[in-house]
Amino acid sequence: MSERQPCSHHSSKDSLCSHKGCVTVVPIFSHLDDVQLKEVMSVVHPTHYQKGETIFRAGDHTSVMYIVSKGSVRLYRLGESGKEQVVRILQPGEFIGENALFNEIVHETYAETMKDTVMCQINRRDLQKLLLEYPSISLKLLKELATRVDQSEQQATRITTEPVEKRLAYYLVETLTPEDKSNEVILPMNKKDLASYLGTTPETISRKLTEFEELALIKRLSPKKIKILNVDGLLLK
Amino acid sequence: MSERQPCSHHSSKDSLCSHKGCVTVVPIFSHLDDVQLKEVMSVVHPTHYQKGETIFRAGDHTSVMYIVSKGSVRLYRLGESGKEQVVRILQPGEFIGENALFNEIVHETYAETMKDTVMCQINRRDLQKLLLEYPSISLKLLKELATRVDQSEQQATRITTEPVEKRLAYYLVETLTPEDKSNEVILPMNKKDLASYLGTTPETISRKLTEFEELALIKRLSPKKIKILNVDGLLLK
DNA sequence: CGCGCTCTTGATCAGGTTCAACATTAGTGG
DNA sequence: CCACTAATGTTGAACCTGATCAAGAGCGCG
Repeated sequence: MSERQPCSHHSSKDSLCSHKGCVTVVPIFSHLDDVQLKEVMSVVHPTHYQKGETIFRAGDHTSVMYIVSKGSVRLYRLGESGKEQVVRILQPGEFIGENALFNEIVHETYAETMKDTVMCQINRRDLQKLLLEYPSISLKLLKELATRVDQSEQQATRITTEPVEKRLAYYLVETLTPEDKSNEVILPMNKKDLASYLGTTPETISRKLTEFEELALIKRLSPKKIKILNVDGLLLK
Repeated sequence: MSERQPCSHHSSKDSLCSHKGCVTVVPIFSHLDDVQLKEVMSVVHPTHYQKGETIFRAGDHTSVMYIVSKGSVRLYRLGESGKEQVVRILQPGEFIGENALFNEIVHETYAETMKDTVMCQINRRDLQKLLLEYPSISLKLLKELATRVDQSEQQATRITTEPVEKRLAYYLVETLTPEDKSNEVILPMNKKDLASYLGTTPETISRKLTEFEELALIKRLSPKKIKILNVDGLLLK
């Protein structure tokens, strides 16, 4: 385990600023007033990580919740046979570590930064105190977890009921940012991880994308950038 | 939607009894004292369902949390192509409906009783009031949801990283009730549903079980009852 | 400019699905 | 309690999606 020291928010203007940013981007705290926010900030510790660092790994027993403030984090598991499975990619505002926090168990997942990343940490005691003091935060957390259960179950359902082609097509459409009129998808991960997330292999992803391109459904602009030419056509796949 | 009327707990000794049973079997309420329990019971409505009834279906917008008091419930989804996927089987003490409750969305899952079943219902308003009044209930709920996220992610990981044989072997071992020295597994569902849950087909399940039997790892006692002869051997599969 | 690494494409192979026939079990009414 | 029917489970054989292995192309980075 790497020894990370939280960049104290008392020592520099910069980290104080990022600290406030860290807290305010988070949906679960967004409804709090200034006084409450200040209290939250007093128990939250922002920490910098470089690209590729491991935050925690299966077997760890760290009881900390991590909230991504800046950057992105790859969350993955290892199957019993050692094969890697990407569970999801965390963007700013999302959190992890809650299971170890509420259940006093060891982690079953691995978390690793994909870029230089700032994460805010809250330890078990502090969070529990916050939750008992401000029950509305619990409601936000419940909402978030309920969503995540649903998403995870949907992902499992797709993997078992739909062929790769469809899973990929749906993924592309859902990753499309709705406000962007250019219909371009920026993949948040490389093909290897995308393949793992979708429950397939990089080779198959590549082949299916080629197929889509031949059907004029998409156009590859660069490895991570894809323009969708025909949304409806993709969804019919 | 079927019109279910809650069997009022004011009208009969029997339902009052089952009502109390309903509430007390539930882990999320188990830590409350008698006064608090009474308050919970005043907003919880036990309802009887016959075998095979649909509790809710994808598209419903009922904002109610259901807690299984007696019986069992099959929770499933339909893939985009209509194929059915069993998400899990609910036993007494477990609950569903929380996503619709916290997120004001329509259900994406189907819930259907597998036997005559009693479920307790709490509506959104009452639950939120309870959670704000007794934050400790939120912590219990969070714990439960965090566990469920983990389980669902593990299930997804297994389906993508392990072959059917292993998934089935693990399932059998994990379904084994530890206190039972006879090493007998009672399957809580039929082969079709088990196949769906494990992401495969009834035919494959059947074949693999035959294989296990030929290797003297298990013995089929009846369609739903399997004796495990060699736990370690199964886990090595 | 050259060494990684990721990505793409081709050829082969296998795990698991599908379709079909048969066996068994469970449920129902006489 | 048995007979009958429907549903569930089992087994066999053909087929197919997608994985694996291998080689080459493109790209980013020092």
